[in-house]
Amino acid sequence: MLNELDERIVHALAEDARRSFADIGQIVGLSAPAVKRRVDRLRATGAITGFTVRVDPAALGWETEGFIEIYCRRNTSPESIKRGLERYPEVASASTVTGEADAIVQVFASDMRHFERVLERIAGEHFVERTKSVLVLSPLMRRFTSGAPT
Amino acid sequence: MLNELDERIVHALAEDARRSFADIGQIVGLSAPAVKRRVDRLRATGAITGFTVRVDPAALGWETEGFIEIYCRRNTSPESIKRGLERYPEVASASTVTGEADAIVQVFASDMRHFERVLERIAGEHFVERTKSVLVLSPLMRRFTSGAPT
DNA sequence: GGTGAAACGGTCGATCG
DNA sequence: CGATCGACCGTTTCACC
Repeated sequence: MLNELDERIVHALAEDARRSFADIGQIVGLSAPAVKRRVDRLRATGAITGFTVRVDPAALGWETEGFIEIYCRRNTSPESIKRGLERYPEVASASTVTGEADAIVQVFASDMRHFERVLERIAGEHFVERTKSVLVLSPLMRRFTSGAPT
Repeated sequence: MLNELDERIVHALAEDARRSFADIGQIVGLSAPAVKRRVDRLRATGAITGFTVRVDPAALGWETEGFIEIYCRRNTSPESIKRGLERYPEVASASTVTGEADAIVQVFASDMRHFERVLERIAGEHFVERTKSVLVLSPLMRRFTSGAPT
């Protein structure tokens, strides 16, 4: 849990993770070393797990985005799903979920053919029974990143 | 579109956006100024849209994550969905999609009660006809962030 | 938390492969 | 294109108040 100052620091970093500590200090009203101490502490406690780049998938040639719901065979552990999906560079995020499906996977592909190929390969994984997928029409918001780099 | 060197630079930044250009150069086999020139170019062309922080929602007190599928009333534009959802700090990402639902919204809440409150408020938005939601059990992967800060 | 100083990294132009 | 060098300046980082 964080106090208000920490939240404002995280917010400043969420907007631009390469801002200098002095800049952030100006925004939140602290000196640069004070900001650094707090950021160090936030990293040590695990509230901040790292810094990453924000990319435009289209500019990178990843024009097609979609979500694939995975229905697994019995007795599939989250770890094996993770291990199975990690080999796909097209997979941006994945979570196990409640409901009918077992996992939701976010995929970026260069085009529809590429997406279809990825879908077929994932559907062919030994732990996958069937899939259901939707395509993203337009991304409306994208606020921050959570979790650890994988 | 990028060549392989650019992709490796983006990958290095995706792992740690605060790495120095010299470090990245070591990884990809270039000098620091060469890396900087390429990163500058990637930003100029819009392939890289910024840098952001990677947070642990749990450490920030956001223990409950879920996806809400939104079924809209007729004639709802993506823009009005976006405007409607922007007011929720709990919404991390949102996209319009193909399929039965009109949009998929990723939500972080402090606990189940909080999630339920957000769900009810979103379900009560004038443009929302009904919703369907799933809870995230465990996040398996989280690779990068796309799009612009909102 | 702030201050000040030293070490480090970013940035630029010039020059060469 | 990229490497390397030198120079300048901002940033990070640390010991200390």
